[in-house]
Amino acid sequence: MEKYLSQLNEAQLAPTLQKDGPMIVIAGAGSGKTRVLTIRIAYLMSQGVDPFNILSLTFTNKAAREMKSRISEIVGTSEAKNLWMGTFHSVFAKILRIEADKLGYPSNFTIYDAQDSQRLVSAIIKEMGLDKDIYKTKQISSRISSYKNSLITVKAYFQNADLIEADTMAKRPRMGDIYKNYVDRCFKAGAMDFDDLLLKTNELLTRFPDVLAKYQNRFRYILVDEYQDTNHSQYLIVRALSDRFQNICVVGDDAQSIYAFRGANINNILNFQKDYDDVKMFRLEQNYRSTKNIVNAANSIIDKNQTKLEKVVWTANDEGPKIKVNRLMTDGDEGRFVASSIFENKMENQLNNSDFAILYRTNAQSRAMEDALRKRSIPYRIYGGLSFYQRKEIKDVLSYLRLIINPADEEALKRVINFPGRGIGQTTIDRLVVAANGYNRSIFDVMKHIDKVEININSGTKNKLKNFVTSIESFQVMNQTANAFDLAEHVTKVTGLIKEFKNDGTPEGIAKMENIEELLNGIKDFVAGQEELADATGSLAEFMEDVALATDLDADKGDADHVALMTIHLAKGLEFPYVYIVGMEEDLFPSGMSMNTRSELEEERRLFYVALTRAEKQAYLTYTMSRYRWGKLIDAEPSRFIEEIDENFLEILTPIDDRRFNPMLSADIFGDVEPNQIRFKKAVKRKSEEKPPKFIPPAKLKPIGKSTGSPDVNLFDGKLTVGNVVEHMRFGKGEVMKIEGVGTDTKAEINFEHGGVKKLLLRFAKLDVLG
DNA sequence: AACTCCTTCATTTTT
DNA sequence: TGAAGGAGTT
Repeated sequence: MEKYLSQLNEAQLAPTLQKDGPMIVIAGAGSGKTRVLTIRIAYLMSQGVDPFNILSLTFTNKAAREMKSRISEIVGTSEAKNLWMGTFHSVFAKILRIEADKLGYPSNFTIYDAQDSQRLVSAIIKEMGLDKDIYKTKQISSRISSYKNSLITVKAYFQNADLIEADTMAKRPRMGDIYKNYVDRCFKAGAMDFDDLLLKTNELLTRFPDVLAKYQNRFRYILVDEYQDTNHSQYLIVRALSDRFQNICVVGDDAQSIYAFRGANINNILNFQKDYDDVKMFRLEQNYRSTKNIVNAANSIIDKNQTKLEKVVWTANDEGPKIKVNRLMTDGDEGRFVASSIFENKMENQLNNSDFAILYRTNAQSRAMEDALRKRSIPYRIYGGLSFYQRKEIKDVLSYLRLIINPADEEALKRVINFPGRGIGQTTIDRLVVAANGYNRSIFDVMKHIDKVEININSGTKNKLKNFVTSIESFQVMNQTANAFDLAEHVTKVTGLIKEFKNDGTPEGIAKMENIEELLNGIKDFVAGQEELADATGSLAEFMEDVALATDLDADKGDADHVALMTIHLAKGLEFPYVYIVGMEEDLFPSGMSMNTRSELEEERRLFYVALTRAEKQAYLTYTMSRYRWGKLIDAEPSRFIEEIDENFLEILTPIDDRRFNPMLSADIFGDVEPNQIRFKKAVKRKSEEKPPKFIPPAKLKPIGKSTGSPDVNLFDGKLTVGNVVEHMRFGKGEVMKIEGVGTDTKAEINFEHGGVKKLLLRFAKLDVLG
């Protein structure tokens, strides 16, 4: 133990040795927080804390695995094995299986993934006969998700006049009914969605004091990593469980909170000290990862945010080269620049491909990068996108397996009842759903008793249904003795899934076959792994428990040397010697959809902070003059984030009049554009061509709200008054109702044609004043 | 029940 | 642009 403690600096040592009581560790980027967490857990154990009493919650499964294996190195595998370590979802799914009966759920409940939930929502909207253009599946589904994450149950919803009114105003008066149906259907199917895993845990801990006491007593020491990304539901669970012993240690960095868009609440970390008495606060401020230039540049960015905890991240590392900024003509040029820059760096410095990462704001940007890398024969790998488990063929196989465990699972059943085709059409399924709802039983139950049920289905089809039931039941019999692999292999053969893709013959079909084989191999590995454990048998149920929450079985399997391509969100927690942040343009980064409020913009800024702090030695920023988006070539302008970096840390690669990259090159042919004029020339930006400025004389169309020079100059100051008519790119025309605040914080309340009343920060709002 | 056309929709995403 | 899902056609 001494050996490990001596690896820590003073600031790291203090929280590591703080054994009892509530504590918060604000850990700057690259400050060694994982190391503190792991050594602290090992230290707790060395102080006599039973690993069985330690609960450690992480953001991803991968993080949990890595931490566990590091702790194993210190204290040994047999000890580390007893730690409760995992994501909120996986840990509480386990507990919910144990306590399921109290909530009326079977312990083998299915976990619906996002796709399952959305399909169910979509089916309910259809069954209720609602207009799908008003009740959009995605919106409804995310609304339900946010209710659940705020602990608004169906009952609570119907008691909340504000919510009901809000939905009614949004022309969706049936929202509550959809919510209710959705919850009922999930319950009937013995299914929980991702949000339920947290919501039901809260329900369990609130409704059953003895259960709460049991887990409070068990989890005497609780650690939460990435606390800045917890949502309200997770917050309440942590509070409840830590209430008795108050040995709660949360670790995070408010500057790296980037998941507010899906319910994470940055206030959880900002207010932690108010939640518990006598909170010890620690700060890890020394960065071991990056050069001075990168650390200081990142600091100068995050400085622009108002909402933050004070801390000063510093480093003893070398100064390092400046951050290189380059402007390119198009996204294609951007890709070529990045690819050749990687190539040159590799040659000059003898580097591996894996020393490089290309980070972008949106997945769509990967294509240009891929094309360029491929041309240069630089191996790369794209992270994110469709995960292995989300692929159609994999979900099909898993759906059969899910049905074996839980035949009530409606989404699984609907997926495979006619795949491979067995002559059961949509009409039949619709009738089954109606009957199931009528009898308040699962679809599978109805099919099982199809002869006793009143239903308009002809005898031929009834036989097909019976055959389907029989085959699932035969799998269930086999499940009592066979292990997961033998059963899964049997299922893929008997159902004809393998044959289906084999007969296909197309390259896609072959790829699907291979994926199924990969899944089967994965199951085989799982079974082999489980059989070594004393209390596990390698059964299908055990596998399915794992698989619902697994995402990265196919991650980093081949450790081949490649350049990493990913979104910035995915890059959180990773580090690379060389990092290229591409698409540094207004409307793209910061995203055009995240500029309406200060807090949205601040989240974008934190995202940029995360991106920059991934770099160890050298960071590149690139932006283009025009880029293809939604199939159209649109003008782009540099991101405000570039201007926000203290210029002392930047090296501008492209001189402003460099003709090779000059956007006005074609205009130059006419000989009437002087290069040095170009820098002042600002493209008039318009969303699309369908909306020509019909009524407005061109002279008035000067964009005046853009942060062209210093971002602190408020071009609106004093010029905009109540009663002005303005035009906004997205909201259309509007009238200024109110002006508040002064200087750079001036806000205007504007009543828009589209979108109603909005409060906009003038410093950022792109408004054209019409009169 | 399979096929094709058409509409829609495109931020970020782990669980 | 381009994928994916839905609706309509054979």
